[in-house]
Amino acid sequence: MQSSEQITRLCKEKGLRMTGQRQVIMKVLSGATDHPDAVELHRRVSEVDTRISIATVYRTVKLLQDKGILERHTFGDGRARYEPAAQEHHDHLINIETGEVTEFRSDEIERLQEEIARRHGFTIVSHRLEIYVKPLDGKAPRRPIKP
Amino acid sequence: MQSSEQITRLCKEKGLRMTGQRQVIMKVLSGATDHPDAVELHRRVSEVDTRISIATVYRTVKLLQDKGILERHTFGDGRARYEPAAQEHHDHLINIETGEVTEFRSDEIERLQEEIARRHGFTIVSHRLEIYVKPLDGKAPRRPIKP
DNA sequence: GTACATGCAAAAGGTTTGCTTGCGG
DNA sequence: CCGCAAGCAAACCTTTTGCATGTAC
Repeated sequence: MQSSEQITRLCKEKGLRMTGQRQVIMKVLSGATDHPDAVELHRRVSEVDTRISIATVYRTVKLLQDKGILERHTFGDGRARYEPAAQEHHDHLINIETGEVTEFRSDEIERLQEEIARRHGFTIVSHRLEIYVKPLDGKAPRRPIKP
Repeated sequence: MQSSEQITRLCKEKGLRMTGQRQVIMKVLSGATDHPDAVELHRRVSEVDTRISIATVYRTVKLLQDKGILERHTFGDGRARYEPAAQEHHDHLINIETGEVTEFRSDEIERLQEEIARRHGFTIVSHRLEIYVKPLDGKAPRRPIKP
C-alpha cells in the first residue's frame, strides 16, 4: 500500500506521466482495503472526477500491474479484481457466500511451494493460493463464486 | 478420469439423459490428459460429430461441473479450462511460457490450509493453488498467462 | 407424448483497441 | 512542440440465453 505522495514518486521512477486520471485512480486504489473490480474502481474514481472513462481505468490498472505496483486477481467469477501490491506476498480466503476476501500468509506453505517447483525443475514466477470457504452459520450467496 | 462405459452409468445415476452429444463430449473429456478450454473442447468434439454446437459444450460442462464430474479452472487468461474431476484433489504448476500444466499434490500443504481456515473461523469448501513457473532455459511465451 | 436437450443467433458481460483530441514534460 | 495519454465507441472474446425444433425415455 502506498501513500498519495509516494504515488507520484513511483510514477516518476517508472517514467510514467503523472496525469490527473492516474493520480485519482492510484489514490483510490491505495486507499482501498478491499479488492475492487474494474467497474467498482471506475465507480469510485468517478465520484472524484466524472470525466474518467472505464477505458482509462483498464489501461491504468494494466500499466500498474505491469510495473508491479498493482496485483490482479481472478477469483472465479469473470471479473478481475485489483489491490495495491503488498511488500510481502499473501494469499486469500474467499467467503463464497459474501465474496468477502481475507488475506493470510503462511511461510510454511511458501517454503513447500518452492520445494515442489524445484523438484519439478522449475523456478517460481508467482503463485496464488485461494481458499474458498464458508462460515459455519452460512446463508444463501448473493452472487455465488465458482471456485 | 472415467472410462467410456462409466460415463453412461454416471449420467444415469445423476438422472441425466444420455444424448449423443453428451456421450461425445464426456468421452472426449475423459480421454483428455490436458486441460482444454471450451473452444478447444468444441474443436475436439467437432472432429467426432460436426453437429455439436458450442452452446451445448458450454451447457454440458456446466452441468458436469455441477454434478461434480468435471472440474473448472481459470488460470488467469480469460478462459475457463476443464478436466475430469480426480478422485484425489491436486494443484497445478503452470508453465507461463508454454501454458503447459503439471499436476501435483502436497498433503502437507493441504493440512496447513485446513489449519488456516479453521483459525479464521471458516470451513473449506474448495481451494486452488496455482504456481506459475518457468524452466531455467526459458524462451518467449506464445500466449503469455497473467498470474 | 412430454419434458428435457439442442441449434442457432442474439445478447450479455468483461476487456481491449483504433482513432482523434487533449495535455504533461 | 512532441509524444504519450484519454475519451469515445466499436470491436473482441468468452459465456449465457430465448426461442423454435428435435429426441430420449
